[in-house]
Amino acid sequence: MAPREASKAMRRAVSEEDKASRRQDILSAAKQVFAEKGYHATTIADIAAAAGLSYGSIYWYYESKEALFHELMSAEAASLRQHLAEAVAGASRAGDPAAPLAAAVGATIEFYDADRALVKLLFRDAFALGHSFERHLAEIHGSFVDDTERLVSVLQRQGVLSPGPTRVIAYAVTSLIGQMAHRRLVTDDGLSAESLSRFLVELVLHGLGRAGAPPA
Amino acid sequence: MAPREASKAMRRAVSEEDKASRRQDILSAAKQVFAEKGYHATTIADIAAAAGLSYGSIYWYYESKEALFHELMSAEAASLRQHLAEAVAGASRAGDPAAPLAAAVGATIEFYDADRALVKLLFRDAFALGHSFERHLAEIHGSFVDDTERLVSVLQRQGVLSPGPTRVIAYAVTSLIGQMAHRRLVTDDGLSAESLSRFLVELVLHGLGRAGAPPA
Amino acid sequence: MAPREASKAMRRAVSEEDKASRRQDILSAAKQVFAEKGYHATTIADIAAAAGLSYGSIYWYYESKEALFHELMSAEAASLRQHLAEAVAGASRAGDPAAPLAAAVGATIEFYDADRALVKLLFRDAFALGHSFERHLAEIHGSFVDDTERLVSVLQRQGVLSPGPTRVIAYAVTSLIGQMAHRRLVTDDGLSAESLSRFLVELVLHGLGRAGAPPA
Amino acid sequence: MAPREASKAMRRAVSEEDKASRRQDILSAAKQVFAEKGYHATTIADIAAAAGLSYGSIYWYYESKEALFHELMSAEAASLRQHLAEAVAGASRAGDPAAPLAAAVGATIEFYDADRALVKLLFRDAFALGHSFERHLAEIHGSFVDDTERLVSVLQRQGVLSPGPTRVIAYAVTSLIGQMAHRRLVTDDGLSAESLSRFLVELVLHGLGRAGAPPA
DNA sequence: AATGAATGAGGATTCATTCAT
DNA sequence: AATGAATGAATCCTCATTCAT
Repeated sequence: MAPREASKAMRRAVSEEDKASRRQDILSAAKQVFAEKGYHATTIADIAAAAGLSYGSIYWYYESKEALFHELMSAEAASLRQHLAEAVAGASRAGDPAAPLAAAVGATIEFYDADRALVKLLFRDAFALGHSFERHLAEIHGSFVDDTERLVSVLQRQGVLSPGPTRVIAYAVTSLIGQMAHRRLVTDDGLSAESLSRFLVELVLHGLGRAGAPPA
Repeated sequence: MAPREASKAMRRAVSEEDKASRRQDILSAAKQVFAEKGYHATTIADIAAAAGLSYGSIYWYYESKEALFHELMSAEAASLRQHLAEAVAGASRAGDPAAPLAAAVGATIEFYDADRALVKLLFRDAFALGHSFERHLAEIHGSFVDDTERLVSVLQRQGVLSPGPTRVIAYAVTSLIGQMAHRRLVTDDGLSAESLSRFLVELVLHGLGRAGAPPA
Repeated sequence: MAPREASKAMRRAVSEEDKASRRQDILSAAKQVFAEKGYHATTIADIAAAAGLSYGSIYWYYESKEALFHELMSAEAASLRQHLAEAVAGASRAGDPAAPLAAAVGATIEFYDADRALVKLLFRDAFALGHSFERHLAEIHGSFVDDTERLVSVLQRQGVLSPGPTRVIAYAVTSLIGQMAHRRLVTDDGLSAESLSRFLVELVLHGLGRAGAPPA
Repeated sequence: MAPREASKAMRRAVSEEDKASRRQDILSAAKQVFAEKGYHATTIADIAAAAGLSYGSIYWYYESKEALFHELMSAEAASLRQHLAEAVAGASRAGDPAAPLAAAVGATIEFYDADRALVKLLFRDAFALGHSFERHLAEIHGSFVDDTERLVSVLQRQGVLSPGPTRVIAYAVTSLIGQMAHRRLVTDDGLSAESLSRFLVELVLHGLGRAGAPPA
C-alpha cells in the first residue's frame, strides 16, 4: 500500500498512535520520578523534564497531576494482575495442587523486586494521598482479593484447602503475600525468594504449630 | 507554705509540668485533627485551634509540624505496644499455650477499633510522608516484630510452634495481625473480633490445608 | 469554461473569496462565544470549536485574539451605525420634525434587544479590556456622536431644537439613548420599547419640568 | 489612665484598630494600582509592593484579589453616595427648587474629577469582570438610582418636575449625570464643570426643543 | 490550508515558620 | 508564654501563540 493512499482516517490513526505512545513515555517518566521522590515531592516539571518535554505539555496528555497518578496506579495494577494470572494458570496445569499458591507468591515477589520503589508508592503510600486515591487503591486491592478468592474456592473444591470463609481467607493470603514481598524491599536479610515462597506455602497449608501439639 | 515563698526552682518545676501537660494537650488535639484530615491537609493553625492556642504558640512546644507528628507516632506506638505486652503477659499466665497469640490478635483489633482514623494514618500512611517518617515507621514496626519474635521463641521452646527462623515467622505473624485488624477498619463484613482472632490463631497454628491432604 | 482552465489568478481569487467567507464564519462564531463567556473567559479553542476549525487555524485568519476582537467591535459598530442611519433617513422623509430622534431611539433599542450579550460586551466591557480596546471603543463612540451631532445641527437649523453647543448636546443625547437601551438589557420592568422611545423624545424636546414652573 | 491598666480587651481593641488601619492602607494601595493598570493587569504582588508589604501578607487581610476589589467598589461607592447626599441636602435648604439637581450634577463631576482612573475602573469596567462584579456593580448603581428616585419624587411633589414614572426618570437622570461626568474624563474640550452642570439642569427641566416648537 | 503538538510566561494562593511585642 | 502579623518559597495550571508536517 503506497503512502499516497494513506487515507485521512489512517493519518488520524497514526496521530492517535503517536499520542498514545507519547502518553506511555510520560507515564514511564512519571513512574521513575514518583518512585524516587514520592507523590508530593514530585512536581509536574520533574516529570516533564524526565520525559524530555516542557511542563506545559504534560497537560496536553493528562488532565492533572492527580489524573496522571491514577493512570499509573491502574496500569501498574493491571500489569501485576496479569503477571499473577499467568503464573497461576501455568502452575495449575502442573500436577502439584499447591503449585498455584507457590506460583502466586513467587510471581508477586518477582514483580515487587523488579520495581521496588514504585510498588511501595502505589501499593502502600497511595493510601495517604487523599480520598480519591484511597478509593482507587481499595478498588485495586479488592480486585486482587477477588482473584485470590477464586483460587481459594478452586483449591477448596480440590480438597487442597479445607472449607472455610473464602473472602477472609483470600484477604489473609493476599495480605500475607503482599506484606512478605514488601518486606524484601525494606529489610535485607538474604532470605531468598524461593525460601520465602516455600515458607509461605507451608504456613498457609499447615501452619506453624508443632505437628503433635494439641489443637487450640 | 504561702505561694509567695515558692522558690524560683519550684516555679520552674511547676512551669515545666505545665509545659509537659500543655504538650499533651497539643498532642491530643493534633491526634484528632491529623486523624480527620490527614497529614498534608492538616495545618498548624488547625491543630492550634483544636488545642485552644494561637498557632504561633505551637512552636513554643514543638520544633516543627514534622517533629509533632513524629512524637505522635512514637506515643501511639508505645501505647499499642504496652497494650499488647499486657495482654500477652496476662494470657501467658493461663494454661493454654495458644492463649498469648490469641491475646495479641485480640488486643490489636481492640486498639485499632478504638482509634480507626489515627491508626490508619500512623501505621499505613506514614510511609508516604517522606523518608524521615518512613524510617521512623520502620523502626516502630521493627519493635513490634521484636516483641513478636520473643513470643515466637518462647512458643517454640514450649513446643507450641515448631522450630524455624524466628525473624521471618515473627514478621509474618505481625503482618497478618496488623493487616487483618486494619481490614476491619476498611471493609465492613460483620466479621466479629472474636471470629477473626480464632481464624488467625488457627491459620498460624495449623494452616488452612485439608487435614488429610498430602504434604506439599 | 471547464474548471480545468481556471487560471492561477482565478483560483487565487476564489481562494480569497473563500478566505473572506471563512473569516466571516470565524467572526460569527466568535460573536457567539464572546457574548456568552466574555473576553477573558473565551479561549481561542472555544472560538475554533464553534467555527468548526482546529484552534491553530484561527491564526491563519487572524493575527491574534485581540485583533479578532477588534474586528468584531468594528463590524458590530458599523452594523449598528448603518442601522441607525437608515432609520433616521427614513424618518427624515416623514413630515414630523421629531421623527428622526424617535427613529434613532427606536433603532438603537431594537439593535440592542436583538443581541443583548454582545452589545453589553462591546459597548460597555470593552472599556475594561486594556488601552487598545479602550481607544478603539472611544473611536467608535465618537463616530456615533458625530452622526448624532450632524442630526442635531439639522434639527437646530429646522428650528426643532434651539441653538446650543452641538457637540455636548450630541454627547448627551447619544449617552441617553445608549444608557436607556442598555438598561432594558439589565432590568426587566416591562417598559416597552415604544414607551421608552416616547419618554426619551419628550425629555430631549421639552424636559421633565412642570410646564408652568419658573425657569431655573 | 496609666498604660498599666490597659486591659486585655483594650489591647485587643488596639490590635483590631491596627488591623483595620492596615486594611485601609492596603485598600489605598490597591486603589492606586488598580486605577493605573486595570483589574487583570494588576497582580497581588503589585498591590503588596505599593502597600510596602510582601505579597503573602495581603492574604492576611483579604481573602482574595476578588474580595479586595469588591471591598474597594463598596468603599468608593459609599463615599460617592455620601458626597452626593450631603451636596443635595445642602442645596435643598436653598430656596431654588432646581438647586438639588444642580448640586448632584456638580458633586458627581467633582468626585469623578478627583479620581479619574478609579471611577472609570469601578463604574464602568467592573461590568466586564465577571458575574460576581457585575452583580455588585448593578447593586451599587441601583442604590444611586434609589437616591435619585427619592429626589425625583420630592421634586414632583414640589411641582418642580411634572408627574411621571419616577423609576425611569431617575434612571435617565442618573445615567445622564454619570455619563456626562465620565465624558470629562475622556474627552478634553474645556467644558467647565459649571457649564456642564447648567446644561444638564436645563436639559432635564426644559429639554432642548425650541420654545415655540410644536409639541411632538 | 489546516492541524494539533509543544511551548513557557504568568499568577493566585497556601502555609510552615519566624519574630517583635 | 503567648500572640498573630509578616514572610516568601513553592507549585499547579491556563492559554495565547508558534511551527513542523
